[in-house]
Amino acid sequence: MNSEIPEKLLKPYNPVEEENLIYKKWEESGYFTPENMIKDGLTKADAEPFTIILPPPNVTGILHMGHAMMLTVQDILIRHKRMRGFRTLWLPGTDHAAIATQSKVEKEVQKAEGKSRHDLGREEMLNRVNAFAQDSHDTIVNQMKVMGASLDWSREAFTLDEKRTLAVRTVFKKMYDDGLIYRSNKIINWDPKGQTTISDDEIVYEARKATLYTFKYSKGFPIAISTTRPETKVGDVAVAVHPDDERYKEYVGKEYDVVFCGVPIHIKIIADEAVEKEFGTGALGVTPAHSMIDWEIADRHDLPRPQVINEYAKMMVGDERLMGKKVAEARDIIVNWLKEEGLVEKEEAIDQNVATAERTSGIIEPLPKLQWFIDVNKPFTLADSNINDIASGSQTTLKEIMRTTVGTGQIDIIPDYFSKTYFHWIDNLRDWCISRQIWYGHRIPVWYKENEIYCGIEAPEGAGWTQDEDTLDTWFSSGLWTFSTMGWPEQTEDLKIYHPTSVLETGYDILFFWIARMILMTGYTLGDIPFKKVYLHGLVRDAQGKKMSKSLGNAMDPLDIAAKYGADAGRMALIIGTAPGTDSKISEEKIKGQKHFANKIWNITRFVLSNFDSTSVNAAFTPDDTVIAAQWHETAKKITADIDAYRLHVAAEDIYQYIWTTFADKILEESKPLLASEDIAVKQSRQKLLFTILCENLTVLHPFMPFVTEAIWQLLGKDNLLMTEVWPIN
RNA sequence: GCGCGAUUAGCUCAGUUGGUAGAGCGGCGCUUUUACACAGCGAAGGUCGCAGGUUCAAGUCCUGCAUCGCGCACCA
Repeated sequence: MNSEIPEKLLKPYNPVEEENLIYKKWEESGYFTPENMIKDGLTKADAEPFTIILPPPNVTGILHMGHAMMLTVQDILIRHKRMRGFRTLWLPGTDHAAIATQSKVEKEVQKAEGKSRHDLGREEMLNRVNAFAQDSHDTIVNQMKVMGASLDWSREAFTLDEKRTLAVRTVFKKMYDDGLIYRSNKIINWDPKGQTTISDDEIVYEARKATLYTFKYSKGFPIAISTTRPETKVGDVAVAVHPDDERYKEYVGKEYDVVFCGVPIHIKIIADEAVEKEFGTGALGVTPAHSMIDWEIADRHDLPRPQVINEYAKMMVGDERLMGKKVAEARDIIVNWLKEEGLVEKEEAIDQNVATAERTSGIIEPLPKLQWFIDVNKPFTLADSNINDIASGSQTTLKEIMRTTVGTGQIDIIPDYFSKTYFHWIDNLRDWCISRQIWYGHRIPVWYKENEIYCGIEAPEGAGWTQDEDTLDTWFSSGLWTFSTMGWPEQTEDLKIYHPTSVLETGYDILFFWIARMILMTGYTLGDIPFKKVYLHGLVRDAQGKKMSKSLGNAMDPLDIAAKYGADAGRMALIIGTAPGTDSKISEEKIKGQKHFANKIWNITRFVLSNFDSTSVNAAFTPDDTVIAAQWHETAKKITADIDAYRLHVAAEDIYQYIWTTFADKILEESKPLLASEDIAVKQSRQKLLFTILCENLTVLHPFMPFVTEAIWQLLGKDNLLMTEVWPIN
């Protein structure tokens, strides 16, 4: 008697029909929550934990293929470990993404209603942003489910919810009390378009053509200087030359009063090592208020720092020619004036990198402002340390924590060459400016009253206190993510069991933004590492290798892919042929190929079932079949080892190859005569072999293609979920 | 300027510790044989960027070069 073939199996596999139902089934089982696995005896109570915290997607809209990549890689790791018997937690959440979200809503409001955020006011603007964030959140959660992500939704967190706010304020206060957070009036990166400061890492350099002008401030001035920004020269206080420069030695120490395009300026000639003799005339007009390097020179020489450009990138000095003009206009005006005066000596076209803001593309205007910073070099005492080479109670710095945890191998980055990039970044790291002049985000927990300052978790008692208007850089709260999600500062069970987490999986593009900040924050707050391993995936590009973007019209929506080919196909296509840390290209053709693969397994199942007799389960394997079973186990072992070593692309290809080339093309074909054999022993052995290999193939493929494998598993009449089936290799 | 990565079949890319090259897609020919045409079978297609070196043996290690891409710094 052959088994009855389920009706569904007689038709080609239809992913759309299956996937939603299967996800619901998983979700209703409760087994995304590790405690439920333990309760039902599917995971041992003392099993080793395996934890991944989901990099929280920004609530700025919808997920893209990069997110699909992240979800796929993590879900593979998670499902594999769950089946291997680990106490497996994958914790979901979303990120408020401060500037990104607010500027998105601001644009929408501006477009739809012609109103700015100031027209709406802080409260109304925040209502709008929150509503948008909620919408985004719902869309994103739905997308993650469509992708098959086996996330523990009972633990979902948001970077701006109540618990995370407590964590943020607690850390801020601790750092403030330790003197690591300070407020200072110094030069920062100002984004005139976004009307906020940004950190060094939020700057994107764009190559542009510029004109380098060489001129003297006035007729009688002894030294010519070169600049691409003549309009800033009204803020000059010095001309710096290299100490060894013979050409200018005689002038060092002298001071001059000149009137530059109507603005009186006082110039001192100074010698400083930072000046390159070879560049331009070898003399640098020092504008302390509007250039990072000049600010530092001013520090060394105790120079004044007059601000001449305001927050709107407009001139704030001069007569009617300059006052109130945009910097670009002012530049033309000054160049014309220089020419009229006959002061220009040279004009040359050069390539220049212009600093722009990542989110708004506005041109950055360095200017001095009273802001909050984290000191990355200041020594402090780390009371309790689990960090290798930093003893409890010893002095350390945030930079040292970041360097040591990776340097000692306590945190392992895959691929390892990214460690070099990481160290290089740390070496160049300056204090982190954490305050932002936007409304959406964690408000700085500092209150002022006349000359008093109060930093606390709650507002101070008494009347007359006003809270700092600014909010925190979104990466401040993201930095706490591995432990804030687990309920810190409360000493929760979750923290004891699941922290430090096992793997942090994300794109290499946020190595500095996020990974480094998590290491910094966790090291400082818990004296521990946030994760043991960092797995970096590459960027997903289109078939031509272009970055996917809405404006280019080449963006793929994971939802569309799932609707057209099935989420399984999309997942598999993202993994195969993609080495960690390397950008990959994805095309519909590639995804289509994987849809065919899902159908192939479906058809294999039809064949196996139609030739299966349940009495064969007790049959003994013939010597031939024993060999085939053993060969499969060798393959399964290799696949397991590859997953353990994070070579997911190799593992995916191997299981694909085995199922199609070995199992279907070879073993199944060779089985046809054997299944028709008169020899019952041979026939039954083969029936059992095919059924066994099919089941184990499904198990091993499940982390990669969870839906089709689970769908088939249910058709095989199994009484458990494939999701909780035990992995065939130990 | 400092650093990193890439260069393998027409296209997109794999290739863990060095042992005489692989996949997907595309193209070609044949096959409608009852698991599957979302298929099967077969053939074609590569001096693994270039030049040296180490080794019995190198796509895999070392040196140099070229081209492309990226990061950081500079950007007066």
